[in-house]
Amino acid sequence: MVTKVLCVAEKPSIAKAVANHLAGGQVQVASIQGNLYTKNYQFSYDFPTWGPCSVTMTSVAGHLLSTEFVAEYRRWGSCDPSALFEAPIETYVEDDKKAVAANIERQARYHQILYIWTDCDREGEAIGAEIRTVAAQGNQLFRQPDKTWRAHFSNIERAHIINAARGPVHLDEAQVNAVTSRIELDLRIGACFTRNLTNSVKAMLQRHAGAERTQAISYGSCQFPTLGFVVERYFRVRNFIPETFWSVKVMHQKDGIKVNFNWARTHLFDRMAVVILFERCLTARTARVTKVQTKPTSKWKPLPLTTVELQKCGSRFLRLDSQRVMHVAEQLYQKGWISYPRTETDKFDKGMDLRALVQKQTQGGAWAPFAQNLINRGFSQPREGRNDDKAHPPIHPVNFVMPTSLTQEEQRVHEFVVRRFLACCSQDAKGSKTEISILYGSETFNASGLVVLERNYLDVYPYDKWTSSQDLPNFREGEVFEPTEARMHEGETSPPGYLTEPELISLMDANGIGTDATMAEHIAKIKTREYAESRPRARQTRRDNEEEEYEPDEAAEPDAGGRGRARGRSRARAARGGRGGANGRGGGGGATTGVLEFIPTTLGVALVEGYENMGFEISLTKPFLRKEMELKMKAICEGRKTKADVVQETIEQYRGVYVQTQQRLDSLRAAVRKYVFQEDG
DNA sequence: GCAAGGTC
Repeated sequence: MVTKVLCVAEKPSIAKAVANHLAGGQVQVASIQGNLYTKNYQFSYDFPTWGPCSVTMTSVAGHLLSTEFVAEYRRWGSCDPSALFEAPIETYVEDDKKAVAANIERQARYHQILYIWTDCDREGEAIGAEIRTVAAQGNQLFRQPDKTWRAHFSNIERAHIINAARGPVHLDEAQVNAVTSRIELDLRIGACFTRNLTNSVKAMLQRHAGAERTQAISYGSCQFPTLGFVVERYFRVRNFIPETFWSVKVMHQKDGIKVNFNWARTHLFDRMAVVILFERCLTARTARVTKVQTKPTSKWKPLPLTTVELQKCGSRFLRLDSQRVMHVAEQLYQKGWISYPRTETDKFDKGMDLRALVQKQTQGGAWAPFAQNLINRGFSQPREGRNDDKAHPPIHPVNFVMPTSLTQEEQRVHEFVVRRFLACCSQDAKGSKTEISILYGSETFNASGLVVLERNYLDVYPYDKWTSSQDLPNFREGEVFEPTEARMHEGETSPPGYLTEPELISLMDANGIGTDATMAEHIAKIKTREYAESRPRARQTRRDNEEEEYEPDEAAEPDAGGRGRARGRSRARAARGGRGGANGRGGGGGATTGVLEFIPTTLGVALVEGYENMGFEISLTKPFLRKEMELKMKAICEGRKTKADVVQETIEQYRGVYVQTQQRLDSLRAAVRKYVFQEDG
């Protein structure tokens, strides 16, 4: 008698792909009752471990079980919020998951082996355990430890999947425990602090505004640090004090070309020092060329596309906020045009046939000739980033679709994904860079020029800019000349801008706030909770000596006109919120760049400052607590801690914080009065 | 009416 194996994937797409690979064409598909997306695939397969088997492959759609407080604690008034630290909780199947759970429960009765094919990450491991729980409800057999197995795979290439099918392993209970700990802690802490915060502040707001605030004032380990980033930058902008600086500017005209030399010291904040150095230049009268160097340079093609990068690029180049980009990408994925859009991986698996994917893009679209050229001769293996989530490849096009059959927004996101992928498979751009240094008095000044020789990937990836500068005249080392113009320049540092969406995403990513799948939701949440607002950033013109920034082509957009305030900061400096750059004068125009910037509401500011002023050692509005949780989960995974340890010690920690927030509630109330009610003192 | 994490 053949063994019957029930395979369950984390999502329908994986079930379909795996079934097709294993079945080799001989597969029967059946719909399940009550769910449009989940299918059961039937086929035969000879697993080395179990011999010839009759296989049913199906899927869930993410987590199958939900966790909640038992009924008596669900009503807000039913208990003191702090009771939620220890209130009993239960796991159950949510209504919209019932059909999928019933399918697994029923199928379990007819099978002897449960083979889990969820993503190979922590959440996938936990989802696998949930599937096992539900299967065991249908068939007691699955309470036995050796009846449930798990496939290990990191992509859905045929050979890889077939290889995975040969080596089933056990579920990693440590990873499962790490996730169930997180779920329990997020629930208890989130619910407790949210109810308490709402009780403490809502009545105050209503008394003042007279209006009903129907919304809770929520606390969450991701949403609060997200708000914290926005507020921190807001204060840095508001508290910014401009500083005057001085510099020396040197221009020399030769062969009809004006060359601006940049002072090696950039600028100094001491006027007298600059006066002295400037006078030495004038006294010297002539400058001597100390270096003329021309060397090849290149601009690297981009890394394979991750979710975080897609969201950042969406904000910068496509004028779509992160939630919108993800929604559109999700649709493109479901229609089968692009690969799974939630991935942290920025390197392609060696075994992937990338040329075949490029080939598909030769069928049409503006990029078709470029793709054809890659096939003919230009193909180059993509660069490899350092991230691999072991669950999904970088985002890439999987099939050709005529752009005209897509909606406007889909076209923009799809075009970006295709162009990014083709850029990854191209050669770096090549150029020649000339650097000239002069010694003028005691000071060194530099000028550089770039000639782009081969555009390569740039031809398909207009989101990157790399253009030849004006040709430099010929200088020779040792040459002496009297500069055409030398003058002292006075400037002022300018404040950093408000936090933009790409910057916020970078900060969340760097600090482990949220995951690729949830970051956009956390950003949306601080908006719906009315903690922050976003608006398109006013357009600002670029400062002369601004380093290269990679901006979308804005040529088609109306110019702000005039001498708008210098953009004044490189992206990197802006992210650090460091000292601003040189500042010209004049206001920004009315036009916008489209990139969203975030400004906290008065409530958002009050919440952050109110909690900050409570003076806890570890701040609720900074990312450290979330980082700590991440470390604790890791400790569980590595067997250094148990779930019970982690849950207990974390709850004790927050219980302490809770008691203190109660004692120092005045701080929060004062902040609300100060910012929301705009009262003095 | 609460969280964050999956996913359709």
